[in-house]
Amino acid sequence: MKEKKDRIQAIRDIIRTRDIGNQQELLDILLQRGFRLTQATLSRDLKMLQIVKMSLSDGGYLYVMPDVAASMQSNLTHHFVSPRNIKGVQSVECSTVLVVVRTKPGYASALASDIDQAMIPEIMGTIAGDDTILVIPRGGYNTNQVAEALVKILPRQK
Amino acid sequence: MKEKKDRIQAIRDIIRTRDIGNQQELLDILLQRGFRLTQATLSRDLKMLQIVKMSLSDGGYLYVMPDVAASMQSNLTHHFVSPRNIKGVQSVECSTVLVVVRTKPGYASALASDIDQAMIPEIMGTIAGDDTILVIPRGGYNTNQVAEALVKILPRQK
DNA sequence: CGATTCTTTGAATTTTTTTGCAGAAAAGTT
DNA sequence: AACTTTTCTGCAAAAAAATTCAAAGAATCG
Repeated sequence: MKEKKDRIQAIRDIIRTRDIGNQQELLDILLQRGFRLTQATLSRDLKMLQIVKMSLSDGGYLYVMPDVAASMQSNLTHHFVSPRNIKGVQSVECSTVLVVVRTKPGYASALASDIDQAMIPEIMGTIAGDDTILVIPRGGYNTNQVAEALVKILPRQK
Repeated sequence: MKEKKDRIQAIRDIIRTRDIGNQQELLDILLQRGFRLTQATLSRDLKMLQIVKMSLSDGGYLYVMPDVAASMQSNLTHHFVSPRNIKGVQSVECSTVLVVVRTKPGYASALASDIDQAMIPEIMGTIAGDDTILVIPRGGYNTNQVAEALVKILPRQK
């Protein structure tokens, strides 16, 4: 069923590139682009895509992907966490869902091991390369909480 | 007005700790706890709190904070990017939050190194195994943008 | 205090979204 | 092909959520 796949893709595109405040608006655009569907189907599509309706500060509403919603959420969230003077650590950076720790070459796996040993509740696990550690937050914690916890336990430079 | 502040806090708590599928459910709990309000007010409160209604895989809906929505976003949606004829690369695939590059055995770490060297703004970092590279998008960029940037800089097969 | 302004709220809608159901279309089987 | 099963969709109704409007409650200011 090609029609549906195309439609789903189109919905993604439209949601990403335009401000959609309710399903009717989106429906109109889709109809205009030649898709044939009703609002009922659209509701089901949006549900399947896990698109959410978020309130805007200006009073309106906006349909967005969850990760966009999170990034729009009152942006108090800093992206870089000061690594202070932690041995081997170059930087700690948070994306929406993951924390990336950059280390000096060769340090990553040792540090990752330290992190794992610490059994931090916020951290589900780590994956280490040569100079990069990927830290996966445990469900319920956001990347900033993880970064805070991380910075606390990492060995300091003396 | 203290009443409102308390209520807002209570809503936060309830949303965090229980599964709320619609406003009536939440309203009932609030009434039970002694708050006096109607659905109209609740709608306004939820709007102000930027709480979103998200679809669950089991068919139901759930009111959650945006960051929780993002962390719940299922990664079933894999968009495949044609790797053209890039040396050693078997495939480049995007999930919602990560890009996975599959390579011929042994190529991964060299390629990951190339990627890191390129200092692509869209890319926060990479982690390489033997035949797989995990690419983490920097905040603000989506996986498709990363994949596009990647394909551009990767060495082509001659 | 009294007048004025701003905020909050409920009742009653209106608007928007979801869903039960049945039929149509596609995919899978024999 | 003929039959079965699964997926998809529209229609209409139900359910859920947002908003209009009027009024009650605070806050501000002279």
